[in-house]
Amino acid sequence: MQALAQPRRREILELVRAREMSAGDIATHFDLTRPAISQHLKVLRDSRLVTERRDGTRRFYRARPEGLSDLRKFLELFWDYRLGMLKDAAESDQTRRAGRGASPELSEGKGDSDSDVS
Amino acid sequence: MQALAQPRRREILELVRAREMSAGDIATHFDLTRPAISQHLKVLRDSRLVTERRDGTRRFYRARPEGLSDLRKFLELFWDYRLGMLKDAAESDQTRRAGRGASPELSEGKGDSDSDVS
DNA sequence: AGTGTTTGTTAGTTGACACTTACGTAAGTC
DNA sequence: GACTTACGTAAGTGTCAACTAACAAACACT
Repeated sequence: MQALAQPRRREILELVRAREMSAGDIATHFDLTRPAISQHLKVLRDSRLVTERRDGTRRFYRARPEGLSDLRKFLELFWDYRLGMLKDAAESDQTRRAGRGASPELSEGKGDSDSDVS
Repeated sequence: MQALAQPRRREILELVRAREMSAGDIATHFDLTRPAISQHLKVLRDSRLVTERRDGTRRFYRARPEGLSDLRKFLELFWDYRLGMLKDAAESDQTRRAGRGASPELSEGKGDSDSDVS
């Protein structure tokens, strides 16, 4: 998660998403020095977000999207819950059938200014 | 994205995921001072990850999962692509039908030690 | 063996950010 | 209007991380 916070690392990840690239080729796509790229690659490697393949002196990297599973689960938890909320709000707010009391801890979210689900 | 990097903010988000809470109540769940929580809430608010509802002197916050849509799209792009990769690898690696050349930039990813899609 | 190439690693500096202390502001209460 | 409550904001400090520079390691080639 922390590894994805840095935009540079996301760019690197986008770069090696489709095709695997050597560390040097990756470095040429940025205005950074090679050591900086190496450090970013180390972070991505420790976070299990890229895989390394050594071939002689070169090392090729490729994205490993399975490493994002935790984050994906986190987001889906939010997503699913929010969808349930919207359904719930539509029931109780529009038809206003009284005395259901299914979710007492929610305080009648009356004025949600924006309700775009995009 | 940057807003989710900090674990504290994720905890706050988890806290106000189901039920809306006042800033003071949120602060009591942590060992931090109230101003620190206010700053975190400001970041979450600027990132459109929470909604604010004022009621007298109190301010209630609730998670707004729609704000995570961009990140969700980003992850799904990775996910879908990786699934295609696996299918591709299964085709070219097992049956080894020669001379296809559909993706020349991929150098025969021979040894993917772990291939769990979870 | 010796040199060049490609990469990773360490030391050190700078900038960003999380936190605390102190203060300001808005709403309710007497 | 004075006081309390609830919250945000401003200023200052410490810490972590990203970057550069210099060095080291592994391989290829003559």
